[in-house]
Amino acid sequence: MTILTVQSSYIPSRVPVTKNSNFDQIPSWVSLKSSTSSSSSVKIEHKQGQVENLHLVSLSKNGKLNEAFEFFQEMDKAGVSVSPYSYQCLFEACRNLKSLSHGRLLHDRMRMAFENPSVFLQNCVLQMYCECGSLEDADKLFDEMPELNAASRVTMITAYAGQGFLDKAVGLFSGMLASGEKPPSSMYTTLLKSLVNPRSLNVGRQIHAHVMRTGLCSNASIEIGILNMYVKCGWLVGAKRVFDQMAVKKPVAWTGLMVGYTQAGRARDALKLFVDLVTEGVEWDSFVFSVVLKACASLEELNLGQQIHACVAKLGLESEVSVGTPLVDFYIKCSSFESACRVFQEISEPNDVTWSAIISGYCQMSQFEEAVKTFKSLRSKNAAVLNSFTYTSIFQACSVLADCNIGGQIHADAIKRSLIGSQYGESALITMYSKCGCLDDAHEVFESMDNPDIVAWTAFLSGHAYYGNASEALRLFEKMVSCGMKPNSVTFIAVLTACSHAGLVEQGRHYLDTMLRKYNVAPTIDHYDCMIDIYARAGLLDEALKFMKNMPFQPDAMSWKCFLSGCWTHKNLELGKIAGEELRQLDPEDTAGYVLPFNLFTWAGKWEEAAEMMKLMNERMLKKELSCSWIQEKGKIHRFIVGDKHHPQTREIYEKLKEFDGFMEGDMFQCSMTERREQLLDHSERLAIAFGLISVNGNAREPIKVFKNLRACPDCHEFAKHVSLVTGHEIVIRDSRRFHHFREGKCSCNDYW
DNA sequence: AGTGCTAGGT
Repeated sequence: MTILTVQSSYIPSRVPVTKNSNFDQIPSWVSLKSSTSSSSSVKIEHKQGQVENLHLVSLSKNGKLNEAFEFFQEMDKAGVSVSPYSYQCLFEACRNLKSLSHGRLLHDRMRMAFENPSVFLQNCVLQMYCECGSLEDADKLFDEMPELNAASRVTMITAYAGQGFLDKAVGLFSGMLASGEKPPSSMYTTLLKSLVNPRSLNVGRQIHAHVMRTGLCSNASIEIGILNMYVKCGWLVGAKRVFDQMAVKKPVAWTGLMVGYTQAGRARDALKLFVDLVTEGVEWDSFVFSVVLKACASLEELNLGQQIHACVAKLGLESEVSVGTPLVDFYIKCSSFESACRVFQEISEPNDVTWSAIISGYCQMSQFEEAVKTFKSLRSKNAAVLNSFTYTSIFQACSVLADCNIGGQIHADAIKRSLIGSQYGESALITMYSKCGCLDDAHEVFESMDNPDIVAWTAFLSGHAYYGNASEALRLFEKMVSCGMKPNSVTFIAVLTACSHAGLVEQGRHYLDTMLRKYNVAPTIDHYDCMIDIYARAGLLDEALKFMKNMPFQPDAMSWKCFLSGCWTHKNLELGKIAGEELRQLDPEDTAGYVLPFNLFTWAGKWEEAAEMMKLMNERMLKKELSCSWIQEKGKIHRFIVGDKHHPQTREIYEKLKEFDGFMEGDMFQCSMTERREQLLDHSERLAIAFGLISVNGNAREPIKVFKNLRACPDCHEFAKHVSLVTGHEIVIRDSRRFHHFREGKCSCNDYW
């Protein structure tokens, strides 16, 4: 009957072996390799082609492109022709799998097979090219096609608009109108959806005008399309006008405009609109809830949000993920983490957005370890709810925890799962590696970016700033500018920080003075504070004071804190006293206002005044932060405080420290206080360094990386230099402000910090 | 049609 036979020699090679049910599996025994005579095949050609084509269609629909192509070839060899419908399905498969190479091959075959393919089939090819991202191919075909219909134009216009080639899209569109062809209404909505930024406003208004002329504005979806277009193009006045003129205001219209206000930072206006919506008795839907809650969140309007929560509860929508998730986020933004957790419990099926809100909530609460813990447990139980947002938050958590061990693993995991958010995720990675002391890795991430945005540049620049690589940071800044990037306020903070860490007073002043004129970024008090810091660190205290008096802002707590810091570094008691008073007045909670004057008084031997500072602190229930250092070994973190004897290897650690006894003698020589002399020997950073020396076990290639919560103490800084010299080990200490990289008795900070 | 994320000093 048929030439189709089961052949044992035909072993399916590309059918994947899966453990799951194989209900979608395609039988691979359909073969054209036949031992029967070819004469018989001619007789039943018609019937035979049907079956083969059916198989080809089935393979295409299941996305088995390689097998389909193999089968295609066999059909070819057997002289069985491929039907137009098969071509259509094959093109669809190429489109879905984004396989341009297969698509091109197929297109060539199609040209050979049919002299005059139908417009319909040509449109399939066109669509395939567009969706595979090759507008060039699509363009070429479009020009070659002898006959075009509305669908061909719609395809091209959609593709042009989608890729941002507005001129071309609009050109085709007007050509379509000019030729008298009536575009389908979906054409309008498609085109409107592609207008997503202020640059497209002009085109959008033209379309709007055209819609008005042709009376299409009565079409509800076009009308809402215009409203949303104005929102995206940032013209809220226009959006409001469209809204006001609507005969029937559906919830979509309300939410559209409310989203516009919220995104523009006009949450109050969004809430006003919401009140109107309530008074007009418009029915709410889950979208209304999410926008209102977002507006409440940005204003931290706990009260109103709680009322909305009550409505949600009344309507029994708490378990609904689309309502519960914005509610969770609202409570998190209002710092009511407990309420957020309660709401979260009620959601019956939390999705990835819900989880990302929870994890970013932990980060906002500075519960970074909890964030990582939650991430890990999700990762093992239900990895499907992890998305690029969550990974971005986790990178942030790892950067704060300075844990590049787990951070690196999660980075690798994110690569495997393609879940590194472009720009956001990458910038977070740059910061993570920079703050973990892996500038090389940060560099690699930066280099790998297609289009580093200003955030990425700033993150990388800050990375260099932490290391005291001022020249590299400034070089990067200039390079960034020459690449056409526009620096912003944060960028200048990074630039000024770089100058500060390297003592580049003149340079710092130069950037502060030119940022407005040359880069059109208005300096804020934060920038002035950076400059005070630069002066104060450099010991130019009089300059700093003069600068503070003349700057266009009232000095804030930070201004005085920077100044006070410099007073301590450069041992100026008189100015330090003044600065301390100012700081205590502006921010009585800041311990620096007591601790630094205390240090100064003790240094000057003014014990009574020093005691007074301690008394003040105690009265105000303030506690000096305990100094603590930590180091990672084989993924485990070892923490130390002053004089710590809790570590299981305590004995070895102190033995190790004894090896540097000679150095300590010299150390004591520099010390003025008996009490401090005793403490110096077991400062937390020394314990960590000693532990590091024990655990690296002679492997000098990896630097010993120690992290500290406060600023490095000068004596320990000397100690680290000494250790790096005698042992040949590189030592990195990241204190609360920056990195110190010790090599052969020298520190990267050049003793300036 | 909506909700979730990135760069900063002391």
